Amino acid sequence: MLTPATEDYLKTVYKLEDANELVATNAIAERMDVSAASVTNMMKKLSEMGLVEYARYQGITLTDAGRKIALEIVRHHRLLEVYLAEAMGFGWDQVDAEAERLEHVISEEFEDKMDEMLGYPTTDPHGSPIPNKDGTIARAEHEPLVNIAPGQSAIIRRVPDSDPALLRYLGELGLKPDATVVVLKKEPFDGPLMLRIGDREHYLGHQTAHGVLVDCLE
Amino acid sequence: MLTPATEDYLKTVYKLEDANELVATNAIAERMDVSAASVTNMMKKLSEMGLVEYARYQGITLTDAGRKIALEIVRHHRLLEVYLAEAMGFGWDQVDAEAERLEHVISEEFEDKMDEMLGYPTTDPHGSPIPNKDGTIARAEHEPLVNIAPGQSAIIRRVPDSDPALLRYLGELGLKPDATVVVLKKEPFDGPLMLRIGDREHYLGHQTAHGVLVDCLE
DNA sequence: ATATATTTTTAGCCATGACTAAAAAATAAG
DNA sequence: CTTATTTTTTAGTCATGGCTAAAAATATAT
Repeated sequence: MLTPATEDYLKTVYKLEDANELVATNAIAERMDVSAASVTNMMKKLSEMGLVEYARYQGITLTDAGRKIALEIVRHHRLLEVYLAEAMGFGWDQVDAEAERLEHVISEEFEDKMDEMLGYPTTDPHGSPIPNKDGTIARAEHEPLVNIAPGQSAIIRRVPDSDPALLRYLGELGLKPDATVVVLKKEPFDGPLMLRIGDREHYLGHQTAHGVLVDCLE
Repeated sequence: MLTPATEDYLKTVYKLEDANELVATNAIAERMDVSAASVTNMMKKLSEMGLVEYARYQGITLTDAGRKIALEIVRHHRLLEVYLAEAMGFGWDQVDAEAERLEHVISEEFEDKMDEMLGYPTTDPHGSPIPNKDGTIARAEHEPLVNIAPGQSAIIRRVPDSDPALLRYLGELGLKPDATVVVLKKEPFDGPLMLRIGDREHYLGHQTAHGVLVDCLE
């Protein structure tokens, strides 16, 4: 069995790879809020274990074995998020923090029970895809909301998942997966977007709109 | 926040105190399957933290602060057991192991949600009392089944909780909390007990019958 | 091309929580 | 009451996973 620390590093490497960022020591350190030295340390260990490809000063890549483990943890995390929200009534701003700790300790049986009870969900409450048991994951091609041209409509597919305050804000606006929004206006110089959500209009910051993924309608 | 290891030690001290055994270094070591030296080590630390009363070569006693923490963990554990059994369909032989890991990572909110969903249960699936949020616990006065005289009936109140194989066996016999049994015969020299449970008769080992707690009828 | 800045690694340290082996204290036996 | 046994503690070691500070490698500017 791997330690929670090990699992967390693998998960972070996976997320960076998934975001198409090159996986640098510093990037991992920042995301995990540890020192760069700690990262180097762990990468050596993971490399010896055959879970990452690592040569000093080059970037880091997951091996197939490493990716499989990372996806298992991500699966735990996202299934837990759905479970906490659907079966226990947690808010979508709370589920990430709770799942963060639980993901390392649940048994395979617990995982399967949740999956079954929830009807085999494919995304978590924020729209992130839930990896399959076999270590595969659906790669959805969504666009950042910020790319949608004024006048066009889009369906929200996925929102950033770990900032509770942001999630509460998005929730108030109705900016949740499956909601339809119309981009009314885009202020220049990376300014905010004016959106219609339902029958209300709101401004949404450029940065935030970049993190919200959508499918453009026609 | 305390580490899982610290919490586990406190829990073990609590359980030994609760069983009226004097809390010796070796007893803790045995229960936790660690070396006696590790126990001495931890007791020093807990003593400095004001969680146990400890003087070398004397026994160990929980302070009020230590007991409070221990009971909080026990509360987590037993609430989780009920939740896993009732809400998720785990067998009563599985819930102890799963709760053992989860008890250290759930939030107060998770605890409260379970409590509410379950209708504020007072005992776990094995009949052990669930401590209250304020750090108190109901002390029930049950008798070991082995003390019941032949011919008398009793209601099962509590069974040993951590041996899955034993629990499956007891389950097959129908020896669960609230079941009624009649003691038909007691073999001498700490021999087995002959019991009627429902319409079937079974022999139950002396040792096991000592761990099963009951209320004698009239 | 060389100087500067950034990134990464190395070296060395620390706390936690295990362990074994040996010493010390308490308990039991003769 | 002294000896033997058991229990507990001390001393010293190890792996994990953090850290800081300094060195080394890479990247960027002049």
